[in-house]
Order: sequence, then C-alpha cells, then structure tokens
Amino acid sequence: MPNKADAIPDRGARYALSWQNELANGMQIPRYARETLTLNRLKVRQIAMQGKVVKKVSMSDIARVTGLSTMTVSRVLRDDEFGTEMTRKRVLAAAKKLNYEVNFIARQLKANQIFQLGVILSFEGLLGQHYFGQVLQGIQQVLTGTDYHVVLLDSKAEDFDDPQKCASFCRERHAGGLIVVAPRKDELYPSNFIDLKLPLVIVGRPFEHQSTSYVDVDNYGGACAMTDYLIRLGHTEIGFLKGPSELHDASQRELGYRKTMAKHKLLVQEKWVMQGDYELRKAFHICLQLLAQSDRPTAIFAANDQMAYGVIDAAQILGLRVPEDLSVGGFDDIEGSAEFVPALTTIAQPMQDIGRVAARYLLEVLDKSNVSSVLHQKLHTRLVIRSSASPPNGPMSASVRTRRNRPSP
Amino acid sequence: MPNKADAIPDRGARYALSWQNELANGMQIPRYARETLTLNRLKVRQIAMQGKVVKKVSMSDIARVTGLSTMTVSRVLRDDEFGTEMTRKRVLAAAKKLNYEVNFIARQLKANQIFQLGVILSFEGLLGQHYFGQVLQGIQQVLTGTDYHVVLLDSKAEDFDDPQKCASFCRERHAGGLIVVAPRKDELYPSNFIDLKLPLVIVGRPFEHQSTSYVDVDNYGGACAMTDYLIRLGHTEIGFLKGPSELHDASQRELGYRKTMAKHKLLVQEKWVMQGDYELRKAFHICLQLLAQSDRPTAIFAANDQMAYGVIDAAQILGLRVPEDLSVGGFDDIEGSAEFVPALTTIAQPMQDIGRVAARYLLEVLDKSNVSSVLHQKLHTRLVIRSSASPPNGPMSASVRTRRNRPSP
DNA sequence: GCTCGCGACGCTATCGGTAACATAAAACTC
DNA sequence: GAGTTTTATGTTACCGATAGCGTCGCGAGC
Repeated sequence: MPNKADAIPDRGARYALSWQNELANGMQIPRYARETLTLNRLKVRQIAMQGKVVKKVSMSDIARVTGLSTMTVSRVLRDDEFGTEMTRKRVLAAAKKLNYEVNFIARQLKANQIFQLGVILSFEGLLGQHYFGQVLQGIQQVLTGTDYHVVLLDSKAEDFDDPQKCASFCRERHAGGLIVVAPRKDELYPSNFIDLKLPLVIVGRPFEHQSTSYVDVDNYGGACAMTDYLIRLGHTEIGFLKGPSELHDASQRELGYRKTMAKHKLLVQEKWVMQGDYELRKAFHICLQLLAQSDRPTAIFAANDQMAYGVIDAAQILGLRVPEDLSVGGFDDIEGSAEFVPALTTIAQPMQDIGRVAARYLLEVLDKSNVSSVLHQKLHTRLVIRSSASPPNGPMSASVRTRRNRPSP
Repeated sequence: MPNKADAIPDRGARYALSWQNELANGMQIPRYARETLTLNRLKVRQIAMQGKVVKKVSMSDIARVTGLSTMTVSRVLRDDEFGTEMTRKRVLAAAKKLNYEVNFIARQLKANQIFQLGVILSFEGLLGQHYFGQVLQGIQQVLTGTDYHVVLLDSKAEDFDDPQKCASFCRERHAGGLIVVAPRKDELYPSNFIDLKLPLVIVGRPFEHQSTSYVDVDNYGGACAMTDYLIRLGHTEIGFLKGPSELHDASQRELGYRKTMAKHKLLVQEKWVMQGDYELRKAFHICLQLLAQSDRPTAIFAANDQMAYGVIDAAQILGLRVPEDLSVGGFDDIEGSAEFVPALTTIAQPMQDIGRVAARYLLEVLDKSNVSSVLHQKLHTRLVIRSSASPPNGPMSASVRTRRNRPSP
C-alpha cells in the first residue's frame, strides 16, 4: 500500500495522501481534514462494531471513513473530473468497500424530479398482448442506462376515469412523464391526462386533440402498400380480413385497403371483406368457408399475421396451395412469420420503435424542460416480400377449383 | 361565512375559529397561533402574487394559509381522528383549495421505505403472454388502495445476470420487495436475487432453494385430476400434448399425466405423447396427422387450452365429432374456453390468484417487518367439466374410423 | 512583497414529510 | 383549588443528497 503513494502526482498530494499514509507520517494534511479524521476513526469503529449491516451506508459513511466531507463524496461520485486523483481513489475505494448504493429516493427529492415514466394501459387486455410487450421493450431499451424506470399504472385499479384522480395520482406518486397506450378508436380516455401538465405521449393511435403528442404506426400507409403490392402482382380479386373494429389500427388498415382498391379502380367485393378479431382461429374458420366456395378471391390481405396464418392453414386444408392458388398478405411481421411455411409476405411494423420514440421524446422533454415541442409521429412501415404472395396463377388455380369442395361437411 | 361560526361546537372553538373569524374578532386564538398567523399573511400574499403555480404546494403552504404548523397539517391529513373539527375543516379546505398533493418521494425518504414492488421477468417473451398479464392483474388488485406500485424491471435491460448489479439496482432504486416471474425450469436466474435481503417471491415454479418464498399453481395435481377424470369416463387410450419442455409447468403437467396413467395401470403410448409449444397451430397440425391414423387415442389431454382448441379444430376438420368420437381436455380455463364450441372441459388455473397471493405476502412482510415467515404455496386447480369430454363412444367412433383417411393429401 | 485568481474542498441550508419530544390550556380528580 | 391527565398543537431534528457560497493554500503577475 505505501508504495502506491510514490505514484501520487505532486499536485494532488498537496491536500491528501491515502488515509493510511496520513496516519503513518501525519504530513501534508490540511488542518481541517486532520480534525475530522481522528474524530472519524471513532465513528468508523462504532459502525464496524455493529456487526451486520443494519442500516444502509450513505454518503456520510463514506465521508467519515475517508475523512472527507459528504459534499466531496457526492461530487466525486457524480463528476468524473472532480478532485485530486488521490481523493477520487479514496472515495471510490471506500464506496466499493462499504458497498455504497445511491439512494435514488433522496436524489429525487432534492432534485424535485421523478425518474419514472408511468405507462398506462387503457384497458386490461393489453397487458397480455404481443404489441404491448414490444412497445414496452422499446421503452426499456431507451431507458437502459438512464436513471429512469417504468411504473405500470393500472387504469382500472386506480379509477382513472375521474380526471381529478388520475391527475393527483400521477403527480403525487410516480411519474415524471406518461405514456398512455390507448389503441381504441373511440376512447375519450386519454383526454383525462392532457391537463396534467406532465409530459405525455399517446401511443397506439394519432390523437389530434390540442397539442398532445402521440406516436403511432402508419397503419393506413402500410395497408396501402400491401394492397398495392398485391395489385401489382396482378391480383384483382382481393379479399380482406378485418381486425376488431374498435381498434384504431384495424380500421386504418381497412381504410388503406379500400382506398387503394378504389385508386386502382378495383371493386371491393363486400362478401370478401370479413370481420376477424386478430386471432388465428376465427380467421381460419371464416376462410374455411370462404375458400370452399367456387367464387373466391385470388388473394387475401389479412389485417395481421396471426390471421394470415389462419388463412393459409385454411387454404392448405382445402388443398389450395399458397401462393400458387391463393396469395396471402399479413401485417405486423411478428416473430415467426419469416419461418412460417410459406414464409409470410407482410408489412413490418416497428412496434419496438414506437416505445423507443415515445420514451426518447419524454426523456428529452424532461431533461431539457423543453416543453414546447410536440411530437406527432407516424412511424413508417415496410413491405416485407417473402413467399406467401405471387402473381395469380390462372390455370393452376382453375385446376384446383374443380376439386375445391370435396372436404366440406 | 360568519354564520358558520355559530355551528362550531364549543369544544373545538376553544382553540381556533375559522381563519376569517379569527381576523374579524381576534378572540379565542392562542397566542402562538396569533403570531404565526400575522406572519403568514404576508407569505401567503407573496405566493399569490407569483400568479401561476410555479412550485407544487407542500404542507408548509397549507400550514401558512391556515396558520397552523406543518405537523398539524401532516397529522390531520393522515389521521382521520386527529384534531378539532374546526382545525380539520380548515386544513382539509385549504388542501383542497390549494390543490395539495402528497409528495410520496419525501414520504418514502423519511420512512426509509420504498412503496414499490419490482416485478422482474426472467425472459422477454413473458411480457406479451396471457399468463403474465393475469398475474400482474392479480398483483394490481391487491395493491389498489395501498401506497404500493408496480415497477417493471427488465431483466435484459439491466444486466441482471450479474448478481452484484441486480442487487444494487433493486435496492438503489425502486423496490421494497420483488416478484420474480421465472417459469423456466432450469433457470439459475432467481438465485441472483435471494441474497438481496429484500422480500422476494418467486412466481411460476416452486423454488426449493433455501428459505425463498414462492407461489405456484399445482400443475401436477391439476394434470392428475384431468387424467383421472378422463380415465373415469372410461378412456384407456389417452394421448397427451405437451407444452414447451423448458417450462416448469409444462413438465409438471406431463408428469401428472404419466403418473396418473401409471396409477391406473394404463400404458402410455409414446406415439400419442406429442411435443407442442402451447400454441394452437402446432397442436392443430400435429393432431391433423395423428388423428388421421386408424390407430388413435379416444381422448387427448392438451397441456393448455390453446392447444386443446387446435386439437378440436383438427378433429373437426377430419370429420371427428368432439366429444363423441374424441374427448379433449385442456388446462388453464382461459377466457373463451367456456364459449368455445364444444365448451372446453379443462383445469382452471387461478392465475390472478398467483399475483394476489404473492403481492399480499410481500405487503405483509413489508408492513410488519415480519421477515421470518416464508411462503411456499401451491395454489389449487379446479376441474371444470364442460362438454368436450365424454365417455368413449365405441360404435360411434368405429363408424367414423372407416371414413377417417378421406381428406388426407 | 502583495494582490488576484483558481483549484480543492467544507459548511449550511434545503427538498417535503414525519417521529419524538415539548408545551399550553382545558378537563378531571379528590 | 392544587395536582394530574388529556387534548391540541408546536419545535426540533432528522431521512440522504446536493446547490450555493465560503475558505484555504498556492502560484502567477506586477
């Protein structure tokens, strides 16, 4: 240990040497430091005698051990540049030895800032959904390395229908900013939060109201792209499998489909526009019926990948080949769609990006108090061409058509 | 306003009248209150002059406005019984008027307690799963009305493989207690948390290690019950559709099936024990193959409801009737199983209860510092008899058998 | 030699709330 | 009616971290 002192740069050594050296030769130590130092040895001993760590160590403990003030400790711990090399070493060593951990609660109180983002779900079912999982993962990615965290606020549990309550709730407790996931079309819900004077982002649908920020995916554009792609492949008879009508994204996707069809002067056959629920099973059964009929589309655009799986399964059961006899397009590009047989042609939706963008925006607002800026962002989707869609194969599909209704009940 | 004073009970009036009255007639006010009162009028004015609320109101603001001390305010706000009726009214009115909101951060600092439960997921995929959603809902239910909240800690984001890091992380920041959701069989993961000296509950599997608490569902018992039920119905040829082998619950369910078969001296046909993945699709395709063969079981026990759906779909596609030609049992009793056609006979798993029990345990430990108790609980499952399973129907199934392989490729 | 500037560090107050102790006045007690 | 208890409230000292300002020692510049 003492030989370490040799390496001490002259400049830093003016004020302090390693603690051990100080005691050994008692030189070079400023008077004020001296006093605290001897005083502290007693206190340190007391702490040690307590045996097991009863109380968490705080900065003042480090201060005592090192003979420095808490202020110096605080500064060294936060500012990489602060202090003599020697001081830094002492503090850092002591912190490690005592197993010091910052008390974030105290830091937040002092800073009068809450390092937490409240994530609020507009309805319960969201929790178990892939979409939400992805968004949250995106948020977490951004938050990693910052001091911020995610607090899950349950809309149901906390009576958030009452604007007053949700206001006080969020501010009282744990939210420096809010991310409200509210993908339902007609929900008035998010408006309860806009008066909070808290940084806020709505996720899951555009929210035109006032100057409220939102992040969403361009569902409309994505649906247009897929429809357009199918049309360019040569399809004219394109069916559509809808999602739950109460979801904003579902209706946007339908709109994209219809508009694009209209744009190309193609007729939308209403019997080929089916009401699904974003689940595989319903899509499967619906398509089992639809595809058994002689009069069926050459392509089906399913509003999400799960339903596309159902469509393909139904087709295959009926002896139709995908894509030769039926082209299928999906939406979302969920995990598994690339490995699906046939690999699913779909629209990639950057779900994680939603979370990332929302979180990044909030952090920016919070750090810079840059409250003026408002985020209105629709993230772009991407057409992923794989093998579940191809140009319509006239003769092939005709040949299939002859044996189409064999397995019907 | 002044007539209100008439209604003041004599007892309370001794110490204080409404503020306005105090100023009006200056009587009955204790000397110490008088002084602060005049002093405070100045300060109150200053606050009002600032215009917009720049700073959040704190207890001291209420104290100034009412002419009471912060301590009294604090006590009135927390204790329903404290103080004169008049004092209470004044404080409460002022709090409401000023729009006071407790600062939980400060409260936590003072109490040296963290009113947050960290929920940790052992792997990412969990977030989007129904199981997790249900557990979390259960947790929230218990936490509603308490001061506690859920903080989501992302295992991946925070480098929790390093025990050191996860320790400091949880304590530094935001967790009075931890709920670790770790349903994987072989994970060493949770052991990183047991040394934290933080109240901890493992969810998703029993955790024999040391004196660590866990809450789980009796998957084994549930599987036994279902198998037993099928056997009692008269089935001897019972197939089993497994869940992902890395999950603890999946292997417990398989074990229950095997043991019960053995107990009844029934042979487990390994070709009828199929590897599923808890998803509908795979189950569907596997069963499409299995059920097309002449040599097939009369009943299939699927390790979860989703897969049971798949089994039934496959059977129906093949022209088998459920339950006449094939009995199907599931596990979980998820939403939808009752409305399924045929209504699914299954094992109800109290997923929300898992969360409830875990949360309640933590709250108890935290409130009473009752660290000694350890929770080892396997929640009971319940056999829900609906219509997807019935006694094997010899002649019926035989008649089906003759036309079994018509729709195969 | 003296002032000025600067780097390193300490002291004090503070964030908002609260336990523990203190105090004033009324109520009760014999 | 003096002493004791009770009721209603105020004071002080923190919890742990940190901003702001003050102080010390030393070298540079004139």
